[in-house]
Amino acid sequence: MEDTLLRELLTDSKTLALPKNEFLVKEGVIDQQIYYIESGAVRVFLQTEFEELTIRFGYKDSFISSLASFVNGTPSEFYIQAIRGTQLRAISKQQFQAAIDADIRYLKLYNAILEGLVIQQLEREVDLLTASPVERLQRVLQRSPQLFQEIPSKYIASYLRMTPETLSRVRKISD
Amino acid sequence: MEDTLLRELLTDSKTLALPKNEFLVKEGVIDQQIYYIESGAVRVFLQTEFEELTIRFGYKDSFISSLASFVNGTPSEFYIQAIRGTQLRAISKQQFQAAIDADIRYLKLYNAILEGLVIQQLEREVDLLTASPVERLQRVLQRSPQLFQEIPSKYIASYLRMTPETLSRVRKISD
DNA sequence: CGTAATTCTTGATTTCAATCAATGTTTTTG
DNA sequence: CAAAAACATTGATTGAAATCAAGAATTACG
Repeated sequence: MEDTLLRELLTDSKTLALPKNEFLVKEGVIDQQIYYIESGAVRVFLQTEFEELTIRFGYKDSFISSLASFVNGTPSEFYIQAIRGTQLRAISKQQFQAAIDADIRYLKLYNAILEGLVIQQLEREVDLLTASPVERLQRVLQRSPQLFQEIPSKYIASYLRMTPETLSRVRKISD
Repeated sequence: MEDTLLRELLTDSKTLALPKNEFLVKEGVIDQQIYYIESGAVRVFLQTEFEELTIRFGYKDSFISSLASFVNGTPSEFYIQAIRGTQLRAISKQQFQAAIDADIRYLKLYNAILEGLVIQQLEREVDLLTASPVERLQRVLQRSPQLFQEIPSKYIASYLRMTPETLSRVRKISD
């Protein structure tokens, strides 16, 4: 049900090709679009004075967006960058809003997506609170066993708030 | 607009009084209610083998819930405990669902609440990724300056993934 | 392809927060 | 209100992950 509804929206959306390392969204830009990843992978990160904080990865067949910018129309805090060559489809907020206004099922779908997101983020929160690097890795791998097939270690390390060196050492402990 | 709509739901909800340290929700229990805090404060935490992880605080005039349990009807991973004597109002999922079915404005309200939650959690995620304890504290204080008036330090420390000793030391650095 | 660049691993050292410990302070409750 | 309990602070020490550094492996690309 969710699927067909979404596919309808996607039919008339335009495609986008991002070469590796290109930015889909940059800090400071207002971007009111949601992207569906047809192939490739992206990362969402924040640039602080001292470090890059990796917030999320976007995989094939999933949606990604600079959410606060999408929802509130505020400038994005985040960068979204292609980890490798990536094909995307963009749905604009206007499109989305029109669909929601026209058909209550879209509103309910959006609801379900938001619920799922909140619960995902709760999992992520527990991960990040976990003191031991070994356990942080194990928890994430349990939910995303294919992580290392999709994403270079250095980004995973940042996602798990540890250095690449620590991640490298921790991987052999928990194997 | 949000307010009046919510208040309608709250009128026929039953009140609950929790003495200090009592549990509103315990791990393993299915709890499909959302609570509005009329007075007092609560904390949401997870008990792991080694540590308590503090997920969230609930203050006066805000809503709290074991959200995954509410949404999915799964057993709660979390405890919700009164930090001091607390007065609550409970809204059941059935009530909420009925309101949503009866009036689309409730659906939109639920949407707005979920959007807000997701964005809050993104902020929280950045906090938790921040390496320096000093900065973690500063970031949280910027958003919740009244934190130490409401919540005992030991819970704040756990919320910020540091020990009470570290929090105590860090507070005098950043003043 | 082969060379350069990037990323990953491994080891040595340092650093910063955790732990341990003792004392002071606030809160609870009989 | 007094005693006990819980909590917060402060100092000394330890320990685990960060940093620094070098080499190995993988990937990019001319």
